[in-house]
This record gives sequence, C-alpha cells and structure tokens, in this order.
Amino acid sequence: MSQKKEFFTTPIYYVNDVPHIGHAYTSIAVDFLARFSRLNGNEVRFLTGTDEHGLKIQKAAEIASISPIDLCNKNSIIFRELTKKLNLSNDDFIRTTETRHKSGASHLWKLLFENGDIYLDEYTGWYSVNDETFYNEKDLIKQENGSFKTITGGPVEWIKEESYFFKLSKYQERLLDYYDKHPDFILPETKRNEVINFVKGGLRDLSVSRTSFNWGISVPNDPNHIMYVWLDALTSYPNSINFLTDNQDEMSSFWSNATHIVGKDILRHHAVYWPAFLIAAKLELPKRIYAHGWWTNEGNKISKSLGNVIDPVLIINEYGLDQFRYFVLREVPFGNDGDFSIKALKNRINSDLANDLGNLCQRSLTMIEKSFDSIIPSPSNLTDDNIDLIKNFNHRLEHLIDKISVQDITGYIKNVWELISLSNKFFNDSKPWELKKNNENEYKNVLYVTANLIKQIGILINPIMPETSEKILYMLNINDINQFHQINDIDISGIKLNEITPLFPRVDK
RNA sequence: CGCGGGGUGGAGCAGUCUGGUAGCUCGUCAGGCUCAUAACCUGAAGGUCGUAGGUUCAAAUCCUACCCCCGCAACCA
Repeated sequence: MSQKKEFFTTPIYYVNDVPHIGHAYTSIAVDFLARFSRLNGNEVRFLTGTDEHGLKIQKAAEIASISPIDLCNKNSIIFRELTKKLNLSNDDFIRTTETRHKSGASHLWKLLFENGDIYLDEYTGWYSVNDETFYNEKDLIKQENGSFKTITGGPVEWIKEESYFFKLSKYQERLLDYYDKHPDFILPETKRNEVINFVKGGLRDLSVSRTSFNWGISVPNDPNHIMYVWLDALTSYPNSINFLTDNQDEMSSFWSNATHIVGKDILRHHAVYWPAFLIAAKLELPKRIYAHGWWTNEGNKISKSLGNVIDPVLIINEYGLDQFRYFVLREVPFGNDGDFSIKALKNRINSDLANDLGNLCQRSLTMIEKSFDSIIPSPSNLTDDNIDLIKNFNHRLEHLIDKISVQDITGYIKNVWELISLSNKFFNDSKPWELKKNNENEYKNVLYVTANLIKQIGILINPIMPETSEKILYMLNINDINQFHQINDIDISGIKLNEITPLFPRVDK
C-alpha cells in the first residue's frame, strides 16, 4: 500500500443556519472519503467546522440581544454535535473565530497585499436600504421615470463604499491555464465546464472588505475594514494544518493533497476565487475541488420559506444512522442532484439493506451457528472457482480504489452491492441446505466461502456504514482491522462466531 | 436571442463525447427454492429514447429548428 497523506474538507458551515440534509450529506460524503483513504493505508486528516463571521450573524445577535460570539458559541455546538450524530471521523473542527484561524487569514491577506494584488478603491452600485443588499441593474425593475426598484418594490440608491479589491481579473488567464493543465482539478466534468465558461466570460476584481459592519476579521493595518467573509472562510482549510504561517510544521505537508468537497452553490468560490487567491499568494493549490448536487424534498425544492427543510437528526432517529448514510450516498450519483423521499428511503432500507445485505448474513451465518456450533468450518478441496471467488477481492479493491480516486462514491457502492448479489447467488446456487444432508464436505466449503465473502463485504462497507461494518466483523469475531489489505491475512476457518443478530429490520411501507 | 442542466418501458436513472442488436434498480407477473429478516435465485411482459426535419448503409447517440421542465444570473456562505 502506498502510504500517502490526504487532506479532506467539508465546507465550514455558516452558523446562522440550522443543520439540514445538505450539511449532513456533504459531511457524510467526506467522511466516506476519509475512512476509505485510511483503510487504504493513507495518513489522513479530515476537517470540518463552522464559519462564524458576517453581517447576518451580527444582526441575529442584535435581535437576540446577545453578543455575536455568544451566538456563535451556541450555534457552533449544534454543528459539532451533528458530527457525532453522523459518526464522522473528523480529526479537527475549526471555527473562524479561533485565533489560529484569524492569524492564518491575516497571513494570506498580507501576502496578497504585499504582492500588490489588493488595492483600495470604492465599491459602487445599487443598494437597497430595506434589504441591506446590493443589486445588479439587470435584477432591478426600471420604472417609468427612469429610476429603479427591487422586485419587491423597494427603492434602491446608487451608493459608494470604500472597499479593498482583489485583482481577480488579473488571474483570468492563469486560472484557465491551470484548469487546462489540471483537468481533474474540478470534478465532476460538467461542473468543471461550467467554471471554465464562467471564467472565460470575464472576471471582475473582487471586493474583499467591508466597512458597514464589524463582526469579522480586521484587515491588517486598516481596522476600519473587515475582510470579505469568503476570503476569511476559505483560509480555514489550510489553517487547520498550520499552513498559512511562517512557521509551518510536519502537518502542513497535508496541503499538497487536499480535496475540498463542496455543494454546487459554492463551487465558484472554491474553484475560482480560492485558487486565484492562492496563485496570487504564490501558494500551492489544493488537489481537487469536487462539487456535489442538491437535494429536493419529495420532488420539491427545499427552502426555508416553503418550510420543507429536512432535519437529518429526525430521519436518523427514526430510520437509523447507517440507513441514512447509505441512502444519501447510494440514492444519487455523487455529483448529481437528487430527490429525498421517505418512500425511496424505505425502499433502499428494505431491498438493499435488509433483503440483500442483512439477509445474506443471516441466512448463512445462522447455518454455521446451528450446524457447527458457531465455528466457521475449515475447507477442503476447494474448487478453483471457489478460490477465485475469494481471491477476486484484490482485483475488486483495485477497481474500487480507481473509482474513489475520482470520488465516484456511488460507483463504489454499486460495485460492493454486486459482490453482495454475487454472494447471495453463490449461496443460493450451491444449495447448502441440500448439501447439509448429503455432502458434509461441500457443505462446509460453501459456508466457508460465503463467510469469506461476508468478511470482505464487512470491510468494504466500512466507509459507507461504519457501525454496520463493525457489527458484521464482530459477528465474524474479527478484530483490529485498520486496513483493507489486512482482511486477506485473516484465515477465518476455526473462528467461533459471536451471536448473530439481524443487521437491518425491515421497515413498514 | 442571458448561461447551464435535463426530457429514454409504471417510477427513478445509465447509455449520447468515441453512431452499429436499448441497459440498470425498484415495481408488476410467472417459475424455482425453502437456509434466511414472506427474504433469495431464474425468467417474462412493458420503451417508434420530447417534437419535426437533415446527414449516413445505419442515429437515443451527429447537425438544424422548435416545444416542455429545472437551476443559476456574481460580491447574499
């Protein structure tokens, strides 16, 4: 196994939100990647955290009559609890209000400033006092007298605000060149094309500071300004591994192999602004930006105003964590949009988990329990086909590694379910219930081979459903598996099984 | 003429780049089996691949026009 360092990140979640399925989805996907990478023998760091600055927080705190930091403390904990609820294996949880983060963000600002890529100017544009929002002219409605109003009818005024700007336009060609030379930098491919088209359309310099509120990180040497939230937030990734500093350490080397998983809504910030900042600062870029899709709820767009936000905690409490993890990773090809429905969830639980996986374990392992006092029988005179069936694991694993090298999580799961299906078929076609009566030797072989396949399945599903994985390996009485390849070394013949319990109860339709 | 994604058997999708017998999962129906969580295995029915033209020996796949659905439209995470 090639031991390498890999760094995986979820976006840092804005604490003004309550956790919804989108947060859970991204986190579960990144947890999958991190767990897979560890099992593959790599040294892994997995980061998540909370984004805590900005006008929204400041205002929310004012309304609640508490200080912004108190509000952040309170809400950040909710996201931290979610990591436990989802059984995430994150190594770090960063908050943008932490000192280590602020100093890293300031460090990047200074690099950009010293390189001459940040300059002071005025931001001008249409501003709605009612909405406290800037508008583009094309988003406004022109009235008969020539003035503009917002869609909601509110007045807008042409305002000027002093602001620092980042010379984003200067990096247009360099970005395109980078995308060209690193075709895997942005995935999936359709998203990559969108980004390239966007950049080709021309980039304007980016306003990267504000003076109209103060809940944020002060601009170095100009305390009247605070940093644009994205410039602030994005640095949380390298800050977690002490990369944005003059005193890098061992951990900082994780940066060369960083994978950012993001929702498609924030792809632009990660695939355009972020690499531009890093190029300007003459720093190394992350290896991969992968954008996944959005969920709808029973076919409808999810929005707060519709009141159909999905609380992952409620789903997990009702249907189980691993069931939920499996569903979100399996139901929709990673990268695509998808629909969340209770019907589909129940379907997956019953057919994929209970019928295919759960029943496979139950039907075969209970046979070992009843016929051999729970001792996995030793094989004798195994056919070549049977040996191949077991040994195919290595080949399969290689294939799976390829899939995950491009974050094809759904492809991984489908492949593992092919193995489950194959195992059910093998068991079925071998008819051990008949062999039991007339061919003790072959009977033992079939149970031995099946148990071996279950052993493989048990480890392969670990990134998807860590608890179920442990449960299966516990039933097989296998301990201390940290890496995929170790599974080959374990001879299970003669092992005494622990108690067999159903993995997934069927749910009512 | 704003940009992008999509329209494939009852449902959800793959296949379209690199034309050549239309595939998967679920559902339905029939059969097998009875070890098992009424699960498992096998087979069948069901699609003129949004519409209309065109290119080609051959098009879901390439070209043109049109219709419909869904996102996004930049400093709001």
